[in-house]
Amino acid sequence: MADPSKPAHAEDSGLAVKRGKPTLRTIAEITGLAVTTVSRALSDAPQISIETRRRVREVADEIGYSPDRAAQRLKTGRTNVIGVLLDPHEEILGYGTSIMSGIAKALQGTAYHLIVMPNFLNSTNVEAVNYITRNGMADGLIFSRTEPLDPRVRLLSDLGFPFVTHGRTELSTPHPYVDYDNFTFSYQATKRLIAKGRRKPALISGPADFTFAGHLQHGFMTAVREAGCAYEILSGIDLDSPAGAIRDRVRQRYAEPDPPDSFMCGGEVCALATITGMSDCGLTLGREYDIVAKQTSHLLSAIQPQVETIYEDLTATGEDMGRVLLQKIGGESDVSKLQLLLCPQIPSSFGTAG
Amino acid sequence: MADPSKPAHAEDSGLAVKRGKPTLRTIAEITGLAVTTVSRALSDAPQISIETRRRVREVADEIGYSPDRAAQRLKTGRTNVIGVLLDPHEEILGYGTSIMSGIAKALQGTAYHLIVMPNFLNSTNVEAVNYITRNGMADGLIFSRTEPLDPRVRLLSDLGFPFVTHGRTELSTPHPYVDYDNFTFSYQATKRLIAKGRRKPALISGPADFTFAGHLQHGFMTAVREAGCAYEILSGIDLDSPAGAIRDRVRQRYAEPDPPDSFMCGGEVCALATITGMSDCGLTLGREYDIVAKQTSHLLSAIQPQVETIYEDLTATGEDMGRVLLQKIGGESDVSKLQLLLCPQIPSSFGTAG
DNA sequence: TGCTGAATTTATAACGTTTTAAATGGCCAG
DNA sequence: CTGGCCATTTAAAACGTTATAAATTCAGCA
Repeated sequence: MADPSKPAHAEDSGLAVKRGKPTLRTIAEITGLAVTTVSRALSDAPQISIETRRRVREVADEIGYSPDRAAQRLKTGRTNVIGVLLDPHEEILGYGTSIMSGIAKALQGTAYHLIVMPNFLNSTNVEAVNYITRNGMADGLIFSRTEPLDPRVRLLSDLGFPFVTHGRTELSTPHPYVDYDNFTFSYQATKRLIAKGRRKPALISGPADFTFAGHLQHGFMTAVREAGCAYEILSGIDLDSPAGAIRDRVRQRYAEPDPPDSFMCGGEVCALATITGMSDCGLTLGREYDIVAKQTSHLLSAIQPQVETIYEDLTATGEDMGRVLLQKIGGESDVSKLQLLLCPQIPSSFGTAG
Repeated sequence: MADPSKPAHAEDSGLAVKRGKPTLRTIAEITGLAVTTVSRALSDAPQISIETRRRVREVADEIGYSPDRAAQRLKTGRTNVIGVLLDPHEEILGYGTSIMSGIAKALQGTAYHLIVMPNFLNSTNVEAVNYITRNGMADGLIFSRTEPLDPRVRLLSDLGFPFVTHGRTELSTPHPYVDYDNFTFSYQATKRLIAKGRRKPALISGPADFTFAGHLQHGFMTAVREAGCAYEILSGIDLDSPAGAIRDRVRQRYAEPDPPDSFMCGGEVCALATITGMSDCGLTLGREYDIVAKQTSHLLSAIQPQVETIYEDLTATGEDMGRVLLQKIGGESDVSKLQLLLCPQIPSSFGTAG
């Protein structure tokens, strides 16, 4: 079958398959086809006959061919890489790892790889984004800790570079996002505290910079207003504060008059720190006060079953973000299809009857 | 200065810099040099005159040139990528994120990028390693959860593929690793319990598969033997068990005769779960029993100051692993220079006098 | 037979870099 | 002025892939 008149590279053609990783040329030599044909066949181009496609695929599988990503990337300009901006703040309770697991799951079976761009290389996150886009280091970007007027979102939107955020913005140009409905979570959680008979819930919210802090606050306020009860938004700390700081602040607050009788905590660490602070003051969870918290691992409910929790599945979130980004890269232009608001799973024990 | 007699590519030479990312050719056109010369100059080859090198670097900086990684990779075969095998078990308390932050810090300023290879794509970790090496997806690999006869280490050693493990093996061929001295940690921690007057410490160890579990156990046993006191290694659970399981097991153990009076916990979650279990039995930390634990975040000591903790800095570990791997890739062949055993920082309050 | 067009395959060039080998030019000894 | 040597620069090829345009085959039909 093979044409022996071809002089080119005939040196080692006796060995059918050269030493080393098989390439398109290896397959071409085996099948007697041209490299171009093999390339086409493997990408299932309609111009190649069915029979040829089948045979090429067969040989490729047999010799364990897999395309050279560097060459593809050089030729096509596509990197087949999804970048994740990793924030140092995300170290606690596996936020980053869960999200990445999810993204990886979504990327499984595609040609895409996940690469981590820790943002502390560049002093600001915007610089990191700039660097990545200018140097064509990825085909798409995923990041979190979204701000209402997030400059990264602005930049990427302007450039038309595909991305998905974890969290929404308040920018006028819509963009792909996946977000947890923190309003509903906060609203339901606060209502739950009130349903338990508490009359002055306190909110420990996210850092003011981030969009989700506003949502938490909004849900909280809606619930307390509906009930017409007192409330407090704990100042000086937020969900990013170290546990020790939260604990101290809670203790300090109880030394002052008219303290809250319950807490809405946006995170597990926050809840644990709050409990410790209250315990320092001799107060017992479930008796003198209550807590409802959001949980992203299963730690809190195992350690402190007294805390009512609502679970946010970050791995699922990552998976959604991966899927959405792939759709975006794939050319989906209807942005509304690329915006996901995940509903909190309210436990059935949460009666909504006030 | 520029020679106008050169006809090649003169078509758009009026625009000095073509649209798009600058390449070596862009610099060549600007300086009037050949592409080869520019390439050489940028890599500081001694055969290029100092003056030329300076000028080329200057122009490169000015137009913001950065080499195309895909092209470099295709040509040289080097990927400039470090892969990290991420384990789903590592979700808790930011293990993965901390390590990655550290690695990224070590890679900062080098040509290397960090790419995450979640192992759940391939059913086993060995398959993932196989895939990565066979397809030349990285120049080096980092992974953790090392087993005494780790098959990944075997495979990579055989292939001569650069890697660093977090944790040691018991294989005869030495390999680069970074490890925490869990023996010393466990030994000192257990001695501390005994110094506090406890007479039956219990160990909650790592999963038996992993090398570090043996180290923990060895340190523990050495301390109890020296003191000649009773001891117990809690069966049925380990550091990977969910908090709820640890809590249940502890509670159950206290329903049986002759329970331990103190705990050596290898992790924060474990310590918290143990405290909850004991509390269920009406026992108070610091009064009826004591705990010493290893801490990798600062959560535990903030939440439960009664627990004496020894801190393990995972970010520093990651940084070390990154550095070691770079040395290995750089050709360092003296393996002993690539093996780091990090010493636990024993708090000064830990008197060693029994 | 010879022409047309469809179906299938192919040669060639290109992506941006590095490597190998060769060219250029200056300088000095003979 | 020839030849040789050094320092410096250069042309050409290659890495493995895909895009463009061209070639080949073959059937149908005048």
